[in-house]
Amino acid sequence: MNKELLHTKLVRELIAQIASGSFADGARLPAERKLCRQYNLSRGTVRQAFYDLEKLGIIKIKAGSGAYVQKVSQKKLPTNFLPQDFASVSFSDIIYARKAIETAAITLACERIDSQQLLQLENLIEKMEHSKENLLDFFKFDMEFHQVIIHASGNMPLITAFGSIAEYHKYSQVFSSIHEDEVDFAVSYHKKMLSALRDRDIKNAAKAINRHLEHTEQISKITKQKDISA
Amino acid sequence: MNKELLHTKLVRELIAQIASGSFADGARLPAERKLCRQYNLSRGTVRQAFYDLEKLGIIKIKAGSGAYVQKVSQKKLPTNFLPQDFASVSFSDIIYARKAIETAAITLACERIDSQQLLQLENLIEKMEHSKENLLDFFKFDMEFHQVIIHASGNMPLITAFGSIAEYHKYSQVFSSIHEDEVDFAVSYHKKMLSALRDRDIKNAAKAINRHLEHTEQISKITKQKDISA
DNA sequence: CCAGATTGGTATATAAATTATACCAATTAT
DNA sequence: ATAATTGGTATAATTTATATACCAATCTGG
Repeated sequence: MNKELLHTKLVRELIAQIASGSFADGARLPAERKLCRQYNLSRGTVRQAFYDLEKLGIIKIKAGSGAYVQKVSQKKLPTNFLPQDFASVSFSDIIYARKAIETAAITLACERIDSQQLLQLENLIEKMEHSKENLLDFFKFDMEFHQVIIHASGNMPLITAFGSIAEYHKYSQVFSSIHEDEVDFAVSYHKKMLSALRDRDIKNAAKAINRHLEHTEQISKITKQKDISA
Repeated sequence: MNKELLHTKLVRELIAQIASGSFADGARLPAERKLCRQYNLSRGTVRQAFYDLEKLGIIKIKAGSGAYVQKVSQKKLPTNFLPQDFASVSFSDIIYARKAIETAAITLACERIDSQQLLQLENLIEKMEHSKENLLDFFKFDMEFHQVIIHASGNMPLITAFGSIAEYHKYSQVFSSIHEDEVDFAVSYHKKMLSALRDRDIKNAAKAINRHLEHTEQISKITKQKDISA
């Protein structure tokens, strides 16, 4: 039984946030003292996490100024900072699992989603449309959209299951470049999901989320081929 | 960010094992020193876990002899020893999520399962047939069966997702009595799953696992009605 | 440009959790 | 009956994490 060191947890959390677009390359992380309040940790622990992140080459600390994100993508991270068995996980595996869980979730969400959550989805689509140039933001809003749907299902085991998969998904972003082509298609799929949820139309909601995920997988394959041929 | 105390982790682990049938009422838990080796913990930590379990009324410690399992079912456990948000989880929620994940998993398993895993399933069915009188054992073999299928899918995110749900499932056993009626039906469903996996027959494999889970849910509803009317 | 606020760097005392040993008394096994 | 095993107890050392305090570099607003 391994002790989960707090600063290691924080390292993982921050890597996930960086990978999922909360902080772009060159951006400054929140100040140490701010993270202390945010995560209820002492400063020593936060500093230990920062030290690890700098050793990993993920941030560069400047005294008196702050901690700045370096390029994270394509870095090889030690396994103890990665989700379990991350090496053996392909992007297709993640999409396959997401399809299973999210289809089940959106089916329930069609019956249970409330007007406030529908509004959230609407706002997120708007934000996505305004983030076509900032793909990191776009990705972040996309994930939030899916999180809202999962939570609207009201099914705790599904929520937990999705959480564990989202962990893999976030980290996979660290290793794959962002795909510009995805944006317009993705927005249209999300609009379809939203209107299907409004209409309580299970079939179309499921269809939309599956197509969206399949499209995401296709794009990633194309991107990888580019990487290989380059 | 909360520190996960090691002895609390062990308490959870042991409750899950008891609930999922590894130790029956009256059975003796492994000796403290044995658990130390098994989980790589110091004796002080194991003893702390034992102390918590005794306070919870789950075990009774006899000096010089051992720790003996008391009746666990229907006990109300403090939330810090339960999976996250366990209170808001119904058995139906768990079954719904399991259907989503296990259907996806058995579909992959039909293509990927190897002869050794098929043999494991065969042996587990045999064990189930010999455990009709010992429902705790039966439940344990049932879960092992499903674990083999999930692992045969070779999809790590699905494996992880199932793990998080299994946690809920194990604990739900603590609160519901075991259902004798389930046994014969369950065996037949598992046989159908095995033969479908052998034939690489995705449709029938999926059908069998869904019917099995639906049946499990039905039984639990009946059991609860009995509880209410009693 | 300057003054005050903010930021990372450093040191230290403290508390909590965990490990590692050792020995005892009760129970169990041979 | 004797040896092995088991839980009970005590203690010292180590590892983690918290809580403060103060410094120097940097940033910010007037």
